[in-house]
Amino acid sequence: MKAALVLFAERGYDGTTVPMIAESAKVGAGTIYRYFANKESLVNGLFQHCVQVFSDTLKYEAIHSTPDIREQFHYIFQRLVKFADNNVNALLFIESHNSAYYLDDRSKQVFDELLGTFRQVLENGKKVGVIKEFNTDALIAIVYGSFVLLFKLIKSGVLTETPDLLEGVEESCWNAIRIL
Amino acid sequence: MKAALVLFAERGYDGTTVPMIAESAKVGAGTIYRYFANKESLVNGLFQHCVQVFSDTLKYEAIHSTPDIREQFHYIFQRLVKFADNNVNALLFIESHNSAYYLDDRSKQVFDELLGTFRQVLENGKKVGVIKEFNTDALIAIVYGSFVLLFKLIKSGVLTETPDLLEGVEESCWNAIRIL
Amino acid sequence: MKAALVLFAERGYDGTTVPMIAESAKVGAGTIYRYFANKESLVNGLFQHCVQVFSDTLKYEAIHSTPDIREQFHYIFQRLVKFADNNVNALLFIESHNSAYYLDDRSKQVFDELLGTFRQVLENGKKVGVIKEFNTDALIAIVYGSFVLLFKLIKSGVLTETPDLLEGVEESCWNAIRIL
Amino acid sequence: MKAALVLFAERGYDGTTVPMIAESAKVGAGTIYRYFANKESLVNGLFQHCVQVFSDTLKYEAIHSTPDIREQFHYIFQRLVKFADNNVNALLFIESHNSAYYLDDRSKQVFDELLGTFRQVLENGKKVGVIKEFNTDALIAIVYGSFVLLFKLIKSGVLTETPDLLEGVEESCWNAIRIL
DNA sequence: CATGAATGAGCTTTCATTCAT
DNA sequence: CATGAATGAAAGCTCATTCAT
Repeated sequence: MKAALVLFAERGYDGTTVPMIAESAKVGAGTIYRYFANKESLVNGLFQHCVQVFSDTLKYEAIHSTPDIREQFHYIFQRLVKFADNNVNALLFIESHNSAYYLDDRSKQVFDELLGTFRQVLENGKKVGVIKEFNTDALIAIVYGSFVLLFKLIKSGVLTETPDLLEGVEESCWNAIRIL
Repeated sequence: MKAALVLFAERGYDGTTVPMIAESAKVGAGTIYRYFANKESLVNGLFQHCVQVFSDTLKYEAIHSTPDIREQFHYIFQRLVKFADNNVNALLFIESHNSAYYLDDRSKQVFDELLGTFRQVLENGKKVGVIKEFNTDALIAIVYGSFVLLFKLIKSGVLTETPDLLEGVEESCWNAIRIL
Repeated sequence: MKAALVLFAERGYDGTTVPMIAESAKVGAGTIYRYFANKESLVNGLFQHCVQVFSDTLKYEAIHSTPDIREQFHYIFQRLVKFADNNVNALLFIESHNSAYYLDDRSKQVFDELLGTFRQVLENGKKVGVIKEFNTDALIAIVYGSFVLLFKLIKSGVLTETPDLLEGVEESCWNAIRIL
Repeated sequence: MKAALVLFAERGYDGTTVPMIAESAKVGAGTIYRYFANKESLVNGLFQHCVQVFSDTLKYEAIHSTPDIREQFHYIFQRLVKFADNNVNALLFIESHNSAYYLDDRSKQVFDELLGTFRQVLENGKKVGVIKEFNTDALIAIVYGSFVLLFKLIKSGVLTETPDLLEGVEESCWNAIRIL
């Protein structure tokens, strides 16, 4: 799955062949079929796993350790960064595959749940009157879209990940969605 | 090329077959090869064309009709929206294919020039002291990342494009990059 | 037909495309189909034409102007050389295509007639007691096989055609088939 | 390779399709590509193999067991016959493909080495004063050309291979190149 | 009468998948 | 349980042939 993730993230599902994955994983091509019914099962399994890890990373109790929404946002952003740091490929794989024709219902559902988590955080912020009253999905687009492209650029070497960079982006995202 | 664009945007390069394109374009599969040496030539030609149209759309003289940077940002955002409205598929195609393994040097160069245009606008804003001093590519990530995901969600039906929505996102993006 | 001959001789029937012939002949591909029903008609027509020219070249009355069989052989060899000189490609085309799967009955018949001419000359020689009593087709293999390979080597540049060379080969061929 | 040899010998390279070879070899078409990168690799590999077998067949120590050049010629001719008997298709395949556009450098080189062996034998005969002083390649054309056409006719059924036939052709070839 | 754009059958080649080892 | 050789369906691509111009 690790090998598949890297390849899917870099070359896409259809651009990755099973023998490629096998070679990269240093197993025989047939071995893959002992764990997954077919290539589609593999992407779906992998997708669901990645989304799960993403969800788990976000579910950080400490978020609620403070009543300050800005600080909560900081915690969440920190978790996003943590996930991206440890799983850039997973992040990009999820982003580039989340509406693919080969995803099954379970994958779509799991992804929707992840979106739900995002939405919840923002809606809560709105309720408390710190985040501006605006279409939640649009707010997600702003924060998550920025975040994904940021790490795409970091991965490709255009940008270098530094505390200053991350802090700056976090501040920008916050300014984008907060009430001014 | 229109047929190829839609399919590439929706299924990716490797997920799109030449017969699919041919059928969608209502021509014989062989006909495609009278205009493109091979499938790779087709994506590259298409990519370059889309980037060109994008560049052209951005080159809007009116931008400089006002000294007000906020208003300039508005014009630019408006142009982005115009391009997205007329060419959603082109926008998403560019975003999902811009670092693909099958792009040739010309494609990469053309895309870099587009990035250059983006950078220029932001750097200018910084010079005038309205946009915050921050890594230009990071600022691009924020605005362009937001913008792309916004239209991805609009295209998928999650969001509905309305003047209010666009205005809100524009305001958010502006708040993200301006000096507060 | 000239263009087709060169290409067929050099690349074979299946290795030559109709557009290749058209380009080499500086006509449109469609034009060829105004003169030949299809590619197969073209090879067959060409083959028959070449064999005809070959036959005509051999039918040299002067052959019978002398009762001396060695001299007659000289005349025939001279005619072979004449044909090869003026139509190397035709010679090689005939040799490499004479038992091809796409030749029609007429082509086979015409080629058999050419063989008949060869046989007649040799049988006559045997009757007069100058050429050795041996399977006629074997004698043809010896003289014609030598001759064809000779010109193949000349065409490819391995050998250079000179009066001495031709005289020597003629003498050798004569020694091969005459009664010693 | 056996299946390919027969088909290439009978229909030529371009007239033979990979599925034809696969069917004849009773394997799947894809299987061929596990052993050869492509069709061109296949012809080249086959060509080199055939030439190798031919070379090996000629390298018969017994040749030097007698100082008599006529007897040596007999041995060589015998080896040619042996090769032709066991590999008619290889003989004809080599002859009809030896200057084809799809042969790579290695193939050309290997074939040149075979020619070198032929040349050596004849040059040696000249040195000893038994074979006539004449362009070596022309002598090859005579003997080898005769030989190839002989077996082409045998294969096609025009001639029947008998000891008498072979003996007669050998004698004729000898007479063609010896000093009279 | 000449043309060459268009076509689709069929070629070369790839690759997800199977299965004997 | 792991493997990778074998497979054939389907991909990318070519080219003989047609036909509107």
